[in-house]
Amino acid sequence: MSHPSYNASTLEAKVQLYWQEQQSFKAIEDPKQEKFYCLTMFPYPSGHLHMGHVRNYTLGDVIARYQRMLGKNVLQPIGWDAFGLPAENAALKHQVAASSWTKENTTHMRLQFVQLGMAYDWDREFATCDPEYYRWEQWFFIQLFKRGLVYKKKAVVNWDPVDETVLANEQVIDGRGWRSGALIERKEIAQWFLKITDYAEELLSDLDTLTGWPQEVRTMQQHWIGRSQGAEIQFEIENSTETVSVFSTRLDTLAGATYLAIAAAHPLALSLSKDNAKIATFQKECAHLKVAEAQLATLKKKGIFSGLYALNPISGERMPIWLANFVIMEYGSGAVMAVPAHDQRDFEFAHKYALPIRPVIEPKDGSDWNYNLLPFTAYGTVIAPPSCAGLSSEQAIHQLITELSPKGKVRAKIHYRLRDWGISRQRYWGTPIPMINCPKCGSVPVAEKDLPVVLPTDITLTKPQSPLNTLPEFLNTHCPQCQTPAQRETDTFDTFVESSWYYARFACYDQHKSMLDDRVHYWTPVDQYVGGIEHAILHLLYARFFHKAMRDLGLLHSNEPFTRLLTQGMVLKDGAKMSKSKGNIVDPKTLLEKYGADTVRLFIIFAAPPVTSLEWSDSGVAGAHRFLHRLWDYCLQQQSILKNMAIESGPLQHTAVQSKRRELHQLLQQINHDYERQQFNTVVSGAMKILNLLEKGTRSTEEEAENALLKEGIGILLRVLAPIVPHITHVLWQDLGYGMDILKSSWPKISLDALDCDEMELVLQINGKLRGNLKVASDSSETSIKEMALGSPNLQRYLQGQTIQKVLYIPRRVINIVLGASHDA
RNA sequence: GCCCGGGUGGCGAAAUAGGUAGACGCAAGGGACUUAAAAUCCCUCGGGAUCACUCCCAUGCCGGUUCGACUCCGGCCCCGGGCACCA
Repeated sequence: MSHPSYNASTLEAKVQLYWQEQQSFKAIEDPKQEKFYCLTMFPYPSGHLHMGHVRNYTLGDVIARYQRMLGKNVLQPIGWDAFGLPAENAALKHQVAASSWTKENTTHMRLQFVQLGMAYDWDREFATCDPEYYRWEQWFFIQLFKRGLVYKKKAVVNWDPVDETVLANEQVIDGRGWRSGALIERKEIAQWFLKITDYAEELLSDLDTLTGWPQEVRTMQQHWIGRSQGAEIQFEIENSTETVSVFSTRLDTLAGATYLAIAAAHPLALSLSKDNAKIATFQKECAHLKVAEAQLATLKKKGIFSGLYALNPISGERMPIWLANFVIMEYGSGAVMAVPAHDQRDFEFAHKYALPIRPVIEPKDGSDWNYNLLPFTAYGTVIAPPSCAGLSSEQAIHQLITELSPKGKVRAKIHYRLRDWGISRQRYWGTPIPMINCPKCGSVPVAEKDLPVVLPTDITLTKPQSPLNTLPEFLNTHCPQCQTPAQRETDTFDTFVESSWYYARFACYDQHKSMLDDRVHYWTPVDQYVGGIEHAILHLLYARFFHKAMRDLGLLHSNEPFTRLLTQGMVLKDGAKMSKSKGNIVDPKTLLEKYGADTVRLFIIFAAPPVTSLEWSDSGVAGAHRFLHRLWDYCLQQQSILKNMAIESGPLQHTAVQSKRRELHQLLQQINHDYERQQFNTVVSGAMKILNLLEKGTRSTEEEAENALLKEGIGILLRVLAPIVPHITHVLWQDLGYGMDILKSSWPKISLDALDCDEMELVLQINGKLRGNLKVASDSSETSIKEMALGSPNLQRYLQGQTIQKVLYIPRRVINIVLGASHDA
């Protein structure tokens, strides 16, 4: 009767060694087998795993292991998103090289992944800071450059005048640099951009094909791309040859435009500051705004008259041009036409500065509208200009385009909110942009034979600036076109560039002659991508863009990188995100030591559905551990019965055993369904219910039937739990004589015979309120069921003296008796 | 500010297609076993009324649709994610 007690740490180490020796998770291309590529967003190697990681990677691992047991050829790789700001900060703080800090972190985190029992193909591991990885990124960038998808333009950055460095948005706190405390300045510098907007239409329309993505992510991307149909309008400027270009979706309101608002940094505005101190001051104020839209949106709207007038293309009327702090150069043309009668923001601004309000649209129903009180922003009936009077807004837009485009004043245009992707970073720890600045030829790509442009790694940072600018051996080179001495680009790529194509490289990890090879056609697209909802827009949009660009270069064939997407919620403690400053961190390390990986995995899967945030609970972990103990003890108690038994059971005669087997297969059905819809928390509760069920004896006299059910039940239980708690189920599977390797077993099948039932229980309602239950034979007719319901003794006191209006029967569920309306009403 | 989510017992949650609200687990209380404790096992466990049978209330708030609403619609409150240089 005595068996070894459950000892997670020795057991798990043993199983992990087995997987390693068997190379259980090595993925090999096999065209005959259906593949399944499961990928969890690779981590930034920050030093150690936190609970968010544990949740994230456990979810991916559960899916990968489940698919493997379904018989798929599974690829689950892992790597490191190794470039980025934290390494530079650590390098500066601890006076170590960013490269060695990163390397140490990956070593530690790799070990933690192994301890968690992750089923990774470790042969494919790489870090984005490996020159062999980023050389192909540089190569790809050059291909994009050759295709005209790369260009250089000036763009604004957060400039710290004391540290003399560019700051990320998160490094600007209350308008000041986080280290220096200096008031930051908006500074324009030349930067490289990728023309993601060339793909805007496809990125938008292909969202419809991503049926395996959460609808919320698709909606967010759709709004981010923000396609709007409208018109570009040229406004002439009084006493000037220059014009101001403006985009508007509401051409029907053009006659009501009473002023123009332009960005403080608009070329027109810049020329004014020389002679006008007030304008110069206003521009200086605007120059301290952070480069973040959120700040702009919450800004108090301010403006200043430029002294210039534009001419309304319809009425010829003079419209003052104002500089406004809420208009930015980065968006559209940096200028908007203001129609205070028909736009909320224009209305508020007009009130503040006493600018005229001119209604040109009225409500369709002809009702009165007080335009001085509230703008009328809906489509309506047009009053002006005369050529459009009486038309609907929609018709007027059409009419004005026809009327004004021959004169060159207006043209129909589709505008996207999406902006081109600025990929230049004035940072050290990143992929060098493979360009050379030649005094004669300008910007020239590095010759492909000279790739990679290797980032120097033996560097100790002494100040918060990129050292690349001052490293002669990095900086000095020759122009690949004319051989003149020239200098390298010292900016590095945005780290989103690395994460935009790593999933494809995993398929071809050891290919040193090209970026990708034929294996990418086998493995991609990724069948299941797992990651945080915080990546819903930027990362996922950039990766989709790269995928399409790779396709257009013939590197792969599919249209989208990720077929199915699971976005998991955060791990919270005491209702807040775990963070050092809040002191509510739970360290996976101590938990692993105390309980083992299976317990941690079980708890984190059980505690909440994948997509919602997860509240951490120490006692919940203890409960998960208790369940594994119970499973272990129960299974080993049955060892002598099970060990020498055939798995298949004969037909069951005994009804008690039969109904228990029905419950077992109902639970299996629910578990399968929950695996498919990725609600793994209820997979765990289903498994708990199976154990509860098996533990409950039937008191049957048919020992043989009971034992057969036991064998079947435990077999099912171990396999449905295997993706979640792979170590303990591996050992029990072996010890109970089911087979050598549970990974190679097949997924349990539902027995339809077992589900058969000749009775069903219905709910009785009166006016929708629960009033009782009714057991009927499964094959009863609707009429007889209704008769039985009306005759049910429990209901008589409700039915007494009432008129029955109707009786509803919802098959297999509910009978609802609707009584007549009460007479005293 | 804008876009996208979420809100159910003391706690994490469940309710598959609009059909028994609270499965499964945690915590708590009571009991068994034990010299004792731990572990384990058994019972109770949304609120209120009632000796009880039962009944009423209850899924953030207000309103609507429906025979029936946690689920669908409208309005509001609160919390979270994103807003283009954190990753």
